[in-house]
Amino acid sequence: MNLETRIRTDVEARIRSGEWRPGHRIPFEHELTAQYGCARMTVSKALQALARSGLIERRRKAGSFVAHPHVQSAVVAIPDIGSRLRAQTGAYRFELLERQVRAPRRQSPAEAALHCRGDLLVLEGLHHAADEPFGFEYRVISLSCVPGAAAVDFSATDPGAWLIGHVPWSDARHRISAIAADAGTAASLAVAAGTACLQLERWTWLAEGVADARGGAGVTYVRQVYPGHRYDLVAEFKP
Amino acid sequence: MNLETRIRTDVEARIRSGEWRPGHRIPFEHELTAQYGCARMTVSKALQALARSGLIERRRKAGSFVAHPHVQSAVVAIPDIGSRLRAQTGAYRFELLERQVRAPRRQSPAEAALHCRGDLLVLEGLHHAADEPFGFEYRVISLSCVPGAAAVDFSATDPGAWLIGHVPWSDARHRISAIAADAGTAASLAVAAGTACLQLERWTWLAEGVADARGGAGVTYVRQVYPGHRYDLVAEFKP
DNA sequence: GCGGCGATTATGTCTAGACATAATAATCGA
DNA sequence: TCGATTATTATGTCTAGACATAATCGCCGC
Repeated sequence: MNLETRIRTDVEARIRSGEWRPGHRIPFEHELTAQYGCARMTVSKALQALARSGLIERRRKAGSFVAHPHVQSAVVAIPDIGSRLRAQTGAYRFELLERQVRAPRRQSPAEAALHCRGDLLVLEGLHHAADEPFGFEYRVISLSCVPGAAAVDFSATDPGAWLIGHVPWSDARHRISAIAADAGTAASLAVAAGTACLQLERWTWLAEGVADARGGAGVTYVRQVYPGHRYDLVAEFKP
Repeated sequence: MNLETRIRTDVEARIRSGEWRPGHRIPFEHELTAQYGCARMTVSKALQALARSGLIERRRKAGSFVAHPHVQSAVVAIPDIGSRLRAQTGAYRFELLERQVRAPRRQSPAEAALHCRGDLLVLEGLHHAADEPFGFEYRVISLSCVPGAAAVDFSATDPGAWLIGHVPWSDARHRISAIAADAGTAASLAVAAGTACLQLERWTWLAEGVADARGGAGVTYVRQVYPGHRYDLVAEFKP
């Protein structure tokens, strides 16, 4: 293990063990420099990494201090459905229920948030695990932003997986909520109407600055609905 | 803006604009060094920061490449309820419904996952926004790990906010799921039984290595239930 | 006691080198 | 032609300095 990593993990261990509690002043850079017998840059990089991850706070002249935990910014990993199901069950299939091309609907908050000007490709489908419906997906793709999508046969490919491979890096917004399944969705998912479901929405845009160059910045909006007893989001993390 | 940040944001802008697509080889360190007229260390730190954030991948001898987006690791910020409600509505209150001290129940998966040996403080309460019930909370606190909790009057303080200030840094696991409200919870929240609710669970442990020193590593387990139409989790992020 | 001011000091950023490491590309031998 | 060896090269890590910056502390005058 390299020296920077060693210093960083040493300090982190003392913090997580509770030996250095929130507010405690950790040794000055020159003290750690002497302790580890290395250059100040090495210590500095280690402490800066801890500061970036939020574990410590650094103040000129005062020193470096163990930060106070702030759980309000906890993070949860949202796995891609297809890859997750393939890994867990081995059997995954996407079934396309409906496909149409139409203009954006201004009265739809979800579509308005995308700020699209051109036509939209609208898809509805089901994610199956071992031939059992697992999740419902409603997706909107901006054809002005992703023209290639018009020619793809989504009755065979998961739109999410295809987009990941054909759209460059972008910004996104997630919303996670609980809803009662309406009649149509419930029928597709083979559950009773009113069943508690986890709803995952995601808006994806190109980054600011290129918005106007391509007929609007919105790339795609997707709404996925999972019956509560078949899906949940789990994540290990450090607050 | 310092030079390292400038190089980093320049490269990031080209990636997010789509000018450098996934797989594109970005200029070598020595090329950027010449372009910006600085030392290699400065360029190296900028590119390493981008690599840590997952935007680029670096391979010795080959160079640095724009990474392929991997949405499966998207992140969502989970705000602290109290601070969120205080900020949004201005009115927030925690109401304690029940309090007891008892031994851990081995048959409870939630409590077993904490690996606690000593007694537990068990709390049930409601989060109110403007005197309307907003969320139900069931919480377990390990008294061997947090002895001070026994003496606190939680009829006045939100246990989550108190713990953040009295427990050092630790590891945690989250689970987000959708459930139908059972009769008791529904009554507390003043909704119909069976209402779709968002359930947020969190386990908190001291980091590994100090587990045995304090009668088990588990700090607290909390289960929060929100009616779907009153709460959702929103997060901006870059995949 | 108190407010302002300068000295001190820890971190922030950067340089111009050095050697290590790993992976590719080129070379050479069978 | 194929495979093994060697050379090349880009990144990884580190050093021993340098100057900048900001915040604190103590001093001094009021």
